[in-house]
Amino acid sequence: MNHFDFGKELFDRIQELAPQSLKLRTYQKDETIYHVGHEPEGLYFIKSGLVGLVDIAKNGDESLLRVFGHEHFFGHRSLISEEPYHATSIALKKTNILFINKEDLKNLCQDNSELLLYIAKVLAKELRRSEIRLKDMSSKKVADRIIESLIFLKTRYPHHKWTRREIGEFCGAKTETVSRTLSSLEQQGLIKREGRSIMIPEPQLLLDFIHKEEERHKI
Amino acid sequence: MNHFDFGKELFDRIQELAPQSLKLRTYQKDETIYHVGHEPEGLYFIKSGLVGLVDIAKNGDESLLRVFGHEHFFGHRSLISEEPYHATSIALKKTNILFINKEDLKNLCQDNSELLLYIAKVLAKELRRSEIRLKDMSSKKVADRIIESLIFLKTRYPHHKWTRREIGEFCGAKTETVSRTLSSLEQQGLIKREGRSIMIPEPQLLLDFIHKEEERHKI
DNA sequence: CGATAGATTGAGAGTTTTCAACCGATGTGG
DNA sequence: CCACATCGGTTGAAAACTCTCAATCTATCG
Repeated sequence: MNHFDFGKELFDRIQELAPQSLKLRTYQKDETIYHVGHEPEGLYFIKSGLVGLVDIAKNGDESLLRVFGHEHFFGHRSLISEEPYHATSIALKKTNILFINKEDLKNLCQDNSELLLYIAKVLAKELRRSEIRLKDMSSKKVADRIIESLIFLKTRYPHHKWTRREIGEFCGAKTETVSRTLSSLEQQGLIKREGRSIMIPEPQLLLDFIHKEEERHKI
Repeated sequence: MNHFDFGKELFDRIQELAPQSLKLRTYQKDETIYHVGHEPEGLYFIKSGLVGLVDIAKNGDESLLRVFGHEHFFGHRSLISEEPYHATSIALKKTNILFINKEDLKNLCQDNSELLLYIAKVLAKELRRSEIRLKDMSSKKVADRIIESLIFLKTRYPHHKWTRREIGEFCGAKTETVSRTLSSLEQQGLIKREGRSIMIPEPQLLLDFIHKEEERHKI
């Protein structure tokens, strides 16, 4: 939570080196940017908006694997590993994107080794986050996962109105479970709900609450 | 599952470029190689043996996040992201390792850009795998996760005698649940147990079984 | 051969989901 | 601007799943 996974520096540099290779694209809410299984074509940088990396399981359950916001880039994982996309990216709201072609990026990287290092760093941080979530899936109860996701999503992307569904897809919980948890948190005065939106008056209180929970569950 | 995440090519190259920077180390079974929270000191390459990347949750639950076998390297994630280790690496059996110092590796990478690309590729593949497991944690029932882990671990590391505990820690299940699932699979003739070791006579049958399960659970 | 760690099994408890019904906010077309 | 359709949210009760706890068993090793 300490620092956001960046992106700006990478695209500032690309802007500097090869501005002509950047193409502007606009996506509407719920529009698919790329599809699971397809071959990667390039790298995407978010000028404005919000993008979710989602995967739909065979049973129909959706998972929100990663979220990319203002000045983040995405599409890099499949590009580097030279595999088809393992998930689908969808605009969570109207989103403006700068796109750079795979070949153009490759050429740039060959002459500017700091670009690849930059991308590798982001990958490494994403792997860390993913594995921590993996651990949390087996060691934490839903309520705690929901609280942590809430804090994470609201802190990183405060301008998005996160739905119960999205929160659930992010932490492996059903919409109803998220709803119940939020009700309980409001009763305890830890959050405020106004219409559909959620406010966290004192994030530290919520974090303390999780830690108390963890004590309680410890052997 | 198609191809193993490599490592050999990277260390062959390092061997070629700077053999004097490689140090041989030996770890006994259950010995800690590096500790969560510590600063990374270098990169590890497995000459022989098996290493698990594990994290212990506050409630005491252990997770087996990744497994590294013959000719794999590890310790790269924290090295690239320049963060403290997010988990602990432990020898799952007696293991011989080639170690290269952080600074030596950095110098090599600066002059040989293919090394970093190689590491980045592995990171990208590991992220893919981690996110697929993340999705499976919310969409699949334990039994299916256990079967998939069994196939994965036995296919990649056939020479290790995987315990119920290790399988459980890999897929988020309790030892007893793994045991029950294995009993049921044996009754159905899908696996063979001999003493503590598990054999999969016909892996395809097991995979088909999962897919049938998934059909059954579909909406 | 005894000690110990790992494995198995059953019964009961706890957690989360499922299903169903209902509520409330938001936005659109008449 | 209202009526209404729609989407998201809430709540309860029951079902399903997985874990916990406890007892027992059995490989394996010194």
